[in-house]
Amino acid sequence: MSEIRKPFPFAEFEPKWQSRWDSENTFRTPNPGDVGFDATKPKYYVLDMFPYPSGTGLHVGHPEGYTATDIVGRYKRMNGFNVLHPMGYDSFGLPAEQYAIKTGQHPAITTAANIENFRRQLKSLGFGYDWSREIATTDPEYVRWTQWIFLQLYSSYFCEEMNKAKPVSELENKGWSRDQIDDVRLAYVADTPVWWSTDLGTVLANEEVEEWKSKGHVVERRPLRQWMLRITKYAQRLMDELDTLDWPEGIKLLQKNWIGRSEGGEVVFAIADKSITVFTTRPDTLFGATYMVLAPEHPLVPQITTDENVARVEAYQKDCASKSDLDRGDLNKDKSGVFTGAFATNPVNGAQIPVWIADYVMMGYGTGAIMAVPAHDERDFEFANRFNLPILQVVRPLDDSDWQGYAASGIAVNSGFLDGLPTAEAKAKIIEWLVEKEKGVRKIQFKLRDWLFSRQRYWGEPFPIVWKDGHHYALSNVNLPLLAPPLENYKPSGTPEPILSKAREWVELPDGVTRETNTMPQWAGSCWYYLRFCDPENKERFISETAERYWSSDKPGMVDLYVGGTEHAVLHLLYARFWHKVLFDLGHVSTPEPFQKLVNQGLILGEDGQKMSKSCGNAVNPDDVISEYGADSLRLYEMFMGPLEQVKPWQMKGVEGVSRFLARVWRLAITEDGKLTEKIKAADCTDKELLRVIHETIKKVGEDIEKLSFNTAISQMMICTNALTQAETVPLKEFTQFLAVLNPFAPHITEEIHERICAKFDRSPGLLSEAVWPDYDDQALIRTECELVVQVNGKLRERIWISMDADEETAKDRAFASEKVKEHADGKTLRKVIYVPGKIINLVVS
RNA sequence: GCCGGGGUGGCGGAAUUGGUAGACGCGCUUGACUUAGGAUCAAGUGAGCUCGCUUGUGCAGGUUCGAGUCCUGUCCCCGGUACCA
Repeated sequence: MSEIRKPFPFAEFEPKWQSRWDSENTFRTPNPGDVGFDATKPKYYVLDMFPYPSGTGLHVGHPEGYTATDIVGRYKRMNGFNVLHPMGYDSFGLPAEQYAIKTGQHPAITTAANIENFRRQLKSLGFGYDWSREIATTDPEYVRWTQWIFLQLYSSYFCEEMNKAKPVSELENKGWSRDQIDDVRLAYVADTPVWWSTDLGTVLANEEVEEWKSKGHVVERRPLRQWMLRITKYAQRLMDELDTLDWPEGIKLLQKNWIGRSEGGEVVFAIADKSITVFTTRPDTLFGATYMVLAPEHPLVPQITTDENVARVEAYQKDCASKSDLDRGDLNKDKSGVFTGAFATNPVNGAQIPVWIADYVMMGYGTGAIMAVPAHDERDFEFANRFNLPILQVVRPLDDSDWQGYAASGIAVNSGFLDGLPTAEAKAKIIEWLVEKEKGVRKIQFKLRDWLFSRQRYWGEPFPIVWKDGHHYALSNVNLPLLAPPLENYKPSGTPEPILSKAREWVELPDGVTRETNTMPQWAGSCWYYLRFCDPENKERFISETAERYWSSDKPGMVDLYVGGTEHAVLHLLYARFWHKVLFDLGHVSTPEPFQKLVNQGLILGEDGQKMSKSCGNAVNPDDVISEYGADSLRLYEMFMGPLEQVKPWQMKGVEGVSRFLARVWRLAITEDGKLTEKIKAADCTDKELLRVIHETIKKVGEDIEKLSFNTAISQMMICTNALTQAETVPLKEFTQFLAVLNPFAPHITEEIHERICAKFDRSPGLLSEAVWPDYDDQALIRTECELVVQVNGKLRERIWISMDADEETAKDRAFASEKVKEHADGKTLRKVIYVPGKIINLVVS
């Protein structure tokens, strides 16, 4: 391969600066009590979503967010902040284990190798991380505290009165029994229908199901005994406290929808000697309930089904179970169902209404049963029409809409004592009535389910739990971390029996005590890593109180800026908030939220506008870009592509563009044979226009970084470079300021030029990365003259140079002096003059 | 269907208390330097034509001296989500 001449020798100086930052600990961040800690500095915590160290290494999406936070971190440092900007690895989890199975190597080995590769790649990008804080979720010392936090959940319950978690020891003191306490722990064991995947060999959380299905794995419903986390107790707080966060509205909404709060009521219907409760958001339509539907798997179904209907009901149930989620595709929306033969009594009017089962009612939501009001619910309406069930109007629309299937608010009709009431009032009144008659209650229903927390896999944190005589017990802290035993074969066995159960010696302890063999999901580690970064070496606590307080905000969220992809909207970001709130309730952290400001970087597409993937052949490897154009070019390009949050396609030509820009900056200072150009002069700058551009650049770049508007900041620096290129001389002082402004974006080249300049001009060669962000001079920004646009009747006719402080009269006279203006205005009457000094004068004539 | 985001040159994108549309970069054109140019420097580059004007920010209206920006209606694209009672 022929040697390509590089426009500037990045291959030489980039590694040089990287190792210098390393050896000098340039980006080490002191904690309170550390050498070099300065209590007068404000803190700033800027965090990336740490990567899962895959076998394929970084893709270009990683450097996008990482460069953005690096720029902000470096900028804040230069502005006098004590910046915490750490990096680590989310190294447990199913993909790591699958990769290990594929390569035939133990996941510990592949994970270590992958981490090493990620670290090399991250360092080659010149990120200013405090590498002394690097953590991996698989580190035994990290596992210790992940397990410790789990035990915090295990030994807590949710106190409804105080709306917060409290230690279960309080209940013990009150004399609660062992079983009673086990029923309220935030971490508990339950038999529930769960999502099980045979080929993955584990169960999955609701939130994860779609992702794995889309990768082609088969996931099915199955009742299993599992560890759950009682996140539902936090539903309301998780919802309400979103409002205190500076997050994209879209993400907040996604979480709100996932939590899915519905206000309504529960109504009890009698069926013969049994009763069944339904949840409804429209208790005001109770008079219109003409039938009832149970989920096919509802436990009451066998008890109420009449003999002559048993065969059909059972057939339907079977049908539903078999097609439960494979065939129940998106298109299959046709209503189906069968009559059970049973009748329920409508508590409000005693009406006998038929009880059906149908798969449009889900066992997993509400009570698994509904009262059907076909007149005012689209689904019930469709079902009633399909099976010729009565449709009774009980709401009069406010407009002239058809009442049939009208689901919005209106006025109650055909509803006895509710008649004439608007929906809101009718709801309140009927609930009052139901409560009085003990036939129902007001109820707030959430869509959010408790978090299925156990996995049957090998590559995860074991539960710090042992069993004896059917009871679970927490390991004491001295026994942490509890690490998984070495296993020869950790391939999925096809049964829900956890892999760890194969390690008999590890599982079976003396006196009939056995270990819990489930492991935690990958989310466990990522739920609290931002806390560990604050105090990663601590042996005594998961984070010291001093460090925790120091790195917390006076705002609700601890981390000042959190940047990452949108794919974690309802997974990691919800789970981490939940754990944080538990730790907050228990007094372990001092803020109610983990992440104050959240920004989602947009996906980078391939050059063809498609999602990057190996199979499409449109993937870009950062290593290749770095070896061809250098890390600074890659960083700069990713920031120049467009707004951080936007989806945008990769263009190799664009990398060349920013590389050319950096080459221009290089040539301002360095000649072809590596010497300093003669153009740089130490004398004061006399070129006012050049000064103005430079100070405008200092101002705009600073403002743009604060706004995370990196593309426009780079654009301004390009303008500045063009001005410097065209200038007679390059003023040393201002050029150094310019290098400081460019430094957070392109740290290597700016350090290199800076060092060479310092050598030539006998200046102290401190690191540019440790420079102070330059101040701009307001005076230098002032323009005395400007170009004024002259419009006649709103159309641009002329531009004139005029003093900034010219008054309207002067501007008007100057405008009318123009031939072009005369041409359009002569012979007409001037009706109005609109003058915006410095911008525009519009002459309205007719 | 619902929710969210977005439609601006050949391309990525600038510009919103309403005030020069297309900054900056890519690509393209021309010129200079050169043995050479996939380097560099300089100039140009929305479209149309009668070369000074007309037109131009998805589409159709409206408000205004003036609209990419505000209002009404409408179409399209992307992302999320889907029988949640």
